[in-house]
Order: sequence, then C-alpha cells, then structure tokens
Amino acid sequence: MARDASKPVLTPKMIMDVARDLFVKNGYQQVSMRQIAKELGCSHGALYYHFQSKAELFFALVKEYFVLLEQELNNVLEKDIENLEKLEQCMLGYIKFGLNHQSHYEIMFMLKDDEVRNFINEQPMKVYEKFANALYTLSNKKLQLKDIWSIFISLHGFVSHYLSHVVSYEDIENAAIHHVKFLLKGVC
Amino acid sequence: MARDASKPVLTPKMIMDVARDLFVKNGYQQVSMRQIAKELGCSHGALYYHFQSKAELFFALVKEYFVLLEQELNNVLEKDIENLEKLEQCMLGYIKFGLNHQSHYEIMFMLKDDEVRNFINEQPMKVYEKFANALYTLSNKKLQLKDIWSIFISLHGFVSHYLSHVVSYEDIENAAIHHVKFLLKGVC
DNA sequence: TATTTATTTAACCAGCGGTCAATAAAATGT
DNA sequence: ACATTTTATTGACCGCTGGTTAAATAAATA
Repeated sequence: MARDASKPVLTPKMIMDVARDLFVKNGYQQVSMRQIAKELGCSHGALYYHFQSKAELFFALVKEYFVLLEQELNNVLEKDIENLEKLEQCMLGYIKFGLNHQSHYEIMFMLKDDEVRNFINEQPMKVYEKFANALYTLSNKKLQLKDIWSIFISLHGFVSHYLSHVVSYEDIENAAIHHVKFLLKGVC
Repeated sequence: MARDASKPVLTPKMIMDVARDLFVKNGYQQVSMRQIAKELGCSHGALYYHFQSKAELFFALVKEYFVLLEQELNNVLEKDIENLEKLEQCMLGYIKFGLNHQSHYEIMFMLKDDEVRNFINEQPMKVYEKFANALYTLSNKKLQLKDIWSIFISLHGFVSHYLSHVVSYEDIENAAIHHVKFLLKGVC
C-alpha cells in the first residue's frame, strides 16, 4: 500500500498544526514523530518527507511565533494615543499575546529543553530588546533598564501563571490591567 | 551472585539522596532509574525493592520540598529583624528556593500535567496563602490582596525566567534583590 | 538449619529517531 | 488514451534507551 486518496494530502501546514498542539501540551522531548503521525492519521515516515528531522519541524514552528509577536507589538506602537497609555498597552499587549496564543508562548519562552534552546537562541532576547526600547522611549527615558527588566519578568510571571488555567485573555483582563498598573505604580 | 557485604545496605534515604541530586541536575525526564542505580553502585532492579516506580520515588522528593519551602519561609519569619526587611527576605527567599531547587520548583508550580497535578493537589495554593498572609501582616496591612497577588506572580516570573538559564541563586542574586525592591517600590 | 529480607541479573516490552525500498497516485508528455 | 515520470506515502527495520518484573541467590536472622 501507499497513498490513500480518501485522506487529504499531507501538507507541511497540517503537520505543523498538529505538532504545535502536541509540543505545547507535552513539551519537545515528550512528543514523538510517531505521536504526531498518529494524530494526523499518517505514517511517521511521511513526516520525514516534509521535514528533515523532528528538530527542524519544531524550529519551523518557533520562527512563526516570533514574527507574530513582533507584529502585535508594532500594532500597538503605531497607534495614535498618549505615550503613557501606549506604554500600558504594550504591557497589556504582551499578556494578551501570551494568553491568546498560549501554545505559541510556551514554546517561545517556557520550554526548557536544551536541544530546543539551541534552536531558539537569542530570539527571546530580541523580543525583550524591542520591548525594552519601546518602554524606555515611551516613558520619556524615566524608566531605568533594570526596572524594565523587572517589568518584563513580571509580565512573564503573569502569563505563565495563567497559562492553561484560563481560556483566553478576556477571562482575566481585569487582573491583567491591575497587574500592569501595579507594575507602573512606583515608576511613572 | 547477589548481595555484596562490603557495601552498605541500600536504604530509601540513600536512594533519595542520589535521586534528588540527579533530578535537580537533569530534570525528571532526563534521569533514568539505571542512572540512579549506577550512581549508587547498585543494580537498577534494587531500586524497585524500595520504591514501586520512578514516579513514586520522585513524588517522595517533591513532598519534601513543599515542607522545605514552608520551613524556609518560617525561618525568615522568625528572624529578629525589622518588618520591612523581613518582607524583603520573604520575597527573596521565595526566589532563592526556586532557583536552588529548580527541577522541584518546576514540578511544584509549573507542571500542567494532569497526573502530576493530582498528586500535588492544592499545595501550591497553601504556599501562596501562607506567603500572602505573611506579606499582609508584615506590611502592617498596607498591602492590598490584589497587590500581593501581583507580587507573587512577579516573583514566580523571575524564578521561571531564570530556571535552567542559571546554575544557582547566587548567579543572579543582584538581579533578584533589584526585582524585590522594584516590586516594593510603589507600595511600602 | 530454615526462613525472611535484600539484591543481582537477565530478560521483556514499549517506545524512540531515523532510514529506506517498495509502491500507489498524480502529473506530465506523447 | 496510454506510457512515463515525479511525488507522496507506507511499513518494515536498525540501534538504542528505559521502566518494570521475575527468577535466582546471598546475607541476616531466628
């Protein structure tokens, strides 16, 4: 036997959609190519036609997410509102991204696996730098770099706590707003 | 062949001591029963005489760690220092615990896995309540509950960010101290 | 000496990442 | 319409790791 015409043709996108879910639910090491294949209803060999290795498949996913987050940050920065509000919205936007793309967020910032880290590399830091830059400018340089780092980590804490405990950003919007205001209380 | 009288008898404690080290260094998934046995100089089969499974051995350790965290909090609370400093040390102590017992922290507060969660139960919330209570009292009731929650989440953010990026608490002590001071800036 | 306790050894089994020849379906050429 | 080529897919296989178990056996105990 070989191809079965009753099933849709396997595409990289289909594989990535399934892999994304599994990696997020179980982590990189705990997901096997065989599991992914099973979920897709195809053989694991087929995956190797579309991706050279498990690592390559994983990396393809991670790249997507970083682009998406950068876009969302840009959206806020281009808005025509006051700086202080923009600042708040940057922070809220980070939480919103995290909780509305939970699967993405976990892979980008929370998976600890060594092999995975080598792939992801300096990308989280690039996000941070963009974020830090925005905050620094928007605060009229009143925010110190150290404080920005504390803010970033604290936003990460919020997201990572509510991950999987909550369906979407809207569920905890009030808590998020309070958290952001709390973080800005002493500094602006 | 069977027992070798020149070696000390294997005890649960000996196993746990070695397992603890390995789990801390490499994480749950990355440690095998065979590794633990090798380190102990015994056969891997012997471990199953003392523990039913790898999971049981691990959970025995995790339980210890909830006790340990509570003890460390108590240690701070019993110190003879000013309330504000005590407050800071509670927060610092939390970070310290997290980074000096990284793989356990992950299990205690970060793993979403259902099987694990059932074992761990409501213990993280108990920790939080104790923590919240301490902060509330130490601040002379100036800290609001919502703010305490933001602080807790922000400390968690710090720990979870540096997890596996760092060998021990000492590596980032300065950043930790700054973070704590930052969080208290607006409220005390 | 007989029994209980602790330990070793070897095997079992399931799963992994990855490879590859075989093959069926689809696309293409004629 | 048919033949050929290309593309996509399968499933068997390799070497390996690792949790778990059962039989054998040594040491301690009574």
